[in-house]
Amino acid sequence: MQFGDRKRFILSAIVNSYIETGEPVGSKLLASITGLSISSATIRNEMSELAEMGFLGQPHTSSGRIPTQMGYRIYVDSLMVTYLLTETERAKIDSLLNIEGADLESLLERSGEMLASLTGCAAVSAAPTDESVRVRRIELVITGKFTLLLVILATSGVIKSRFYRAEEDVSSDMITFFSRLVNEKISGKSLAEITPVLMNKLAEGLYEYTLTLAPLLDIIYEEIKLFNTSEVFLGGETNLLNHPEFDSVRVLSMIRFLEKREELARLIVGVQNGVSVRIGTENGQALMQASSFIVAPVVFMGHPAGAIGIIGPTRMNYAKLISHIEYFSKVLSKIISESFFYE
Amino acid sequence: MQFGDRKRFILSAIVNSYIETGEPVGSKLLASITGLSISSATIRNEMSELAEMGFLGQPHTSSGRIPTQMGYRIYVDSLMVTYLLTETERAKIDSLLNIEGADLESLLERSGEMLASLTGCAAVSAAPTDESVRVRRIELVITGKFTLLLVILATSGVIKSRFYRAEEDVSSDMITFFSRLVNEKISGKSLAEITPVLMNKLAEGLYEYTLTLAPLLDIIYEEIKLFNTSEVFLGGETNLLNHPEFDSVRVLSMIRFLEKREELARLIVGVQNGVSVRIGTENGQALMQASSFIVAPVVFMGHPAGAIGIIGPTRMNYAKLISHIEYFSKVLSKIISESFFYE
DNA sequence: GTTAGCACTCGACATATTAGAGTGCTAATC
DNA sequence: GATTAGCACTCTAATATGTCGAGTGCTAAC
Repeated sequence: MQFGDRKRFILSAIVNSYIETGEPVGSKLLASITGLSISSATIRNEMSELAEMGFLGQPHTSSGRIPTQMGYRIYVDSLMVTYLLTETERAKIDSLLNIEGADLESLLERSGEMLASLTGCAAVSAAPTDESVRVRRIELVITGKFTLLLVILATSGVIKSRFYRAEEDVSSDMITFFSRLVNEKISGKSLAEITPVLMNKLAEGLYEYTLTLAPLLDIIYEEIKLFNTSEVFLGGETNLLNHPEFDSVRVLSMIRFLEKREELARLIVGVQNGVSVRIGTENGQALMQASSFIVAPVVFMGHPAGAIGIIGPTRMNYAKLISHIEYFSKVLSKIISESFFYE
Repeated sequence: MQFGDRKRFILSAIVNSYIETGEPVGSKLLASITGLSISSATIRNEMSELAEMGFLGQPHTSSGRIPTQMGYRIYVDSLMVTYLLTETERAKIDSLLNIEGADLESLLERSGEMLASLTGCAAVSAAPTDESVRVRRIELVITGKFTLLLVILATSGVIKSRFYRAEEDVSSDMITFFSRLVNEKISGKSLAEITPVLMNKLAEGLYEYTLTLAPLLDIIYEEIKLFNTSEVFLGGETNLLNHPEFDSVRVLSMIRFLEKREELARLIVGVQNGVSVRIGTENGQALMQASSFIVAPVVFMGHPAGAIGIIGPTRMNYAKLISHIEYFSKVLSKIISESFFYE
């Protein structure tokens, strides 16, 4: 049995029709909508062969055909025609992403929300867990007699802030001294270089002020370690309720699954260049069986700066969504490169 | 027709049973579960009177009774017995709220999430929109040759941060000068006092550095104005899917409604001392007809510091949830008072 | 290789049928 | 006068039965 042009055409037409209507596609319907002048009987024969080859399935014996996971796979890989964004669509994305003054994580989080509302799917976004991330700078801001605001900036554009409450009142001299010391030893260092040993050495350098500010060192260490645990954001989960193939029980269990950050992170991990599409069980998750996942990396001057993607039903408009996400990630990469270019 | 003790007892028993099982309550069942030795016929008579008085309704002619909105109201106001939290429950809340180093808004947001997971309802929380809020301090942190991080602290504990990218490189002298000037004129001022006129005066004082840093004044002004628009957080919306009385269409439309921040803010507005309960249409929203809303204020040294509450089906365990929220808000108020006590 | 024709399958939908829970009313009882 | 037993009545939920139509698979003819 060979996979000739006609089979490709028919399979492609079936997937297109099913994506559009959600109804299983029958041979008669197909004969009428395709330009091909072949009878429904011939199409039936072809369909039955496509089914045998594993590209089509049937919800029940006497219903039309729907694509299997394999069917979608071959469709995405070699059958569908690339969708070109219209000028309006590009403009829409440009305007959605017009977010100023945010740090990397907020930017990714809000982009995720935008992407979700744009696509009607759930969206995920993640900040990078990159070994090459370094601490850019540590700042301390006096906010009260006893309270400080600690701000740690990473070269990736991620920024962490935390309040700290000291036991005694803190003077600006103390802060200047502490700040200089800490930045001398830590700024520019990669996460791997910032070890407990280093922090201990720092503590020794504190002699005079040790009592009051020493706990800050622990907090700084903790926060820096957090740069390494990738932040993953989930947004627009409830959009999934709009897709008829997901009932509320299924949506709820999917959401509960996706809310586990580690699971979500595992999904995103290993995203390579360009847009990647994972269909159904390709995600390695029984729960995601009826869902597909489209992700694209966000790059920042050649380095990965995160990823952004969507989760929707396997019956999604792949061509359109892939183009959207591709452009989305491109714009986002550009914005990040412009905003977080420091030197 | 009078509202004697027996009627009160029966109504209360019906509400309790319905809250527990979700099934309409019939006279026989009621006769068997209440300790009262009265027959189902008597109960039927009482129920029919309670129905006439507007406290009970029937899904259909020959089914058991369920409480009406009025029924719930009187139950909450005078029938139910106050629930006392167990030691374990208190400890659970204490540990959930053990969040350190967060600013007020993050704290409220995360508390909302905790409350949602604790109660299985959707949770809302809001930072205060209080006319008495003042700007505590404005800090500028150099994060790169061209980039600054702007941090504005309010007396309420709210903190806003934003990146700023200058046209030319910024020196630390410039920042010191700018920072001193801005803080001299703005710190300690209330939002009402920070007018465009004031900002213009500030801009004049900038003479030397105007070109590079002038746009920052606009940004500062914008951000300060944001202190006045109350931030409202919504969390655990998807918990609503777990309640059988909400189908996914209804949940979706409720979520869409709640996602409109203004609508959500309107719900919370006017929360007074103590826990308040709004049942069904008391919320003034047709969409919330089948939902109840329990809110409690969060106070910070006598001033309102926000509010926190839940949204769930009208058929909720009022006694238990009210106690939980009451304690939750108490603990939260304490934490906030401790963390944001400055002077 | 393609096509018309036809029997067959199966879900979707509509229409009975039944069982059971619960009410409302009446008349007897305390 | 309040309470109760008894009973006819109502309505839902569950189950069974019937019908329609879309779609298939197969065969025989082109």
